[in-house]
Amino acid sequence: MFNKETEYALRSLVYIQHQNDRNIRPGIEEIAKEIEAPHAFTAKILQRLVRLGFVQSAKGRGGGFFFDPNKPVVTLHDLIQSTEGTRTYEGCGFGLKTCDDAHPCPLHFQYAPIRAALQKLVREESIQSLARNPHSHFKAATEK
Amino acid sequence: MFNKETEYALRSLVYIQHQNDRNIRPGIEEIAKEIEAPHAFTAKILQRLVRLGFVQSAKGRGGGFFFDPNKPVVTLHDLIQSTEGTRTYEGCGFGLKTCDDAHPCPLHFQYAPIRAALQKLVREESIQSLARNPHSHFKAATEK
DNA sequence: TTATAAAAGGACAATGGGGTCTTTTTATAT
DNA sequence: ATATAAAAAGACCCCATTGTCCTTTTATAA
Ligand code: FES
Ligand code: FES
Repeated sequence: MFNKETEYALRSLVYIQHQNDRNIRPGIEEIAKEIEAPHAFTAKILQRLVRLGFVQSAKGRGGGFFFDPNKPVVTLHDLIQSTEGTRTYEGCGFGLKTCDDAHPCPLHFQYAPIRAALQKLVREESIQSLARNPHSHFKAATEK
Repeated sequence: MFNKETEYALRSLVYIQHQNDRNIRPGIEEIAKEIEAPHAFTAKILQRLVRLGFVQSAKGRGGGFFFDPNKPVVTLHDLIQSTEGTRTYEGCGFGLKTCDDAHPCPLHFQYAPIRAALQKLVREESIQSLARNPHSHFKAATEK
């Protein structure tokens, strides 16, 4: 569904929150290994996310990544907006400039409800809700 | 939702079928202009689709693109498979190698039904069904 | 106060997506 | 047969994505 950067960002942040909930602040090497992502690239991505304020980091011995519990949760929409953009779940499936019930493309009436469900998903779910989802084991092997 | 190549391919083919239904075999210049796509790139894409047998072409004076009515319809899934691949609507939204109710990622139970709806859409709709959709005007302006 | 562990930063590189342009081939109208 | 109209083919280009690697900064532990 999403591009590599978004996937790595998603998995990284969920892993960080998951570990934070166990009082651990994981470092880059640990994160990259656990989420099965290239560590240098993951470092680049997290560096950006820290700059954006989505997550915090501590340098030096005993450092690592962590969330400030006083900050609002990071929704998937927030994250995706900052990486690949929301084109995937906003805008016309046919590529038209405007999407409008009054000027529908041939896909409109079938596609619009699905797109709306996607939008609801990314706006309602957050790094925190995913990290605390009791019905999941995210430490599965990751794709090629 | 889809990448440029898929969008241009989609719009081109729907336009060709639409014109064919009016006994017209449009050429590249006309197609590219109507669907608001770069004509040289559109030519490349259609060239590939002809090689793949999705659509036919006639060279020389009075030539153009057309569908063989005796061939089976081209589903969106067929088309997408031949361009960007089906990663967008198949596979795990979190990027895991396998998607499985028994080993769900944190997105699985919310994402799987939406993905299933997308799969149904691309498998049931075809260039022909879209071209003959009475509730649409695809000749709207197209995105940036 | 010095060694060490960790993140930050920056330069570089491979690949694919998204395109342009020119030449070649093929068919048709005259 | 020849001029013309059209698609096919191939060389090339730019830039975003997806990375790697090396140096620098910062914090802590001993
Ligand atoms: S106009 Fe295309 S999805 Fe609405
Ligand atoms: S395991 Fe991720 S969507 Fe099914």
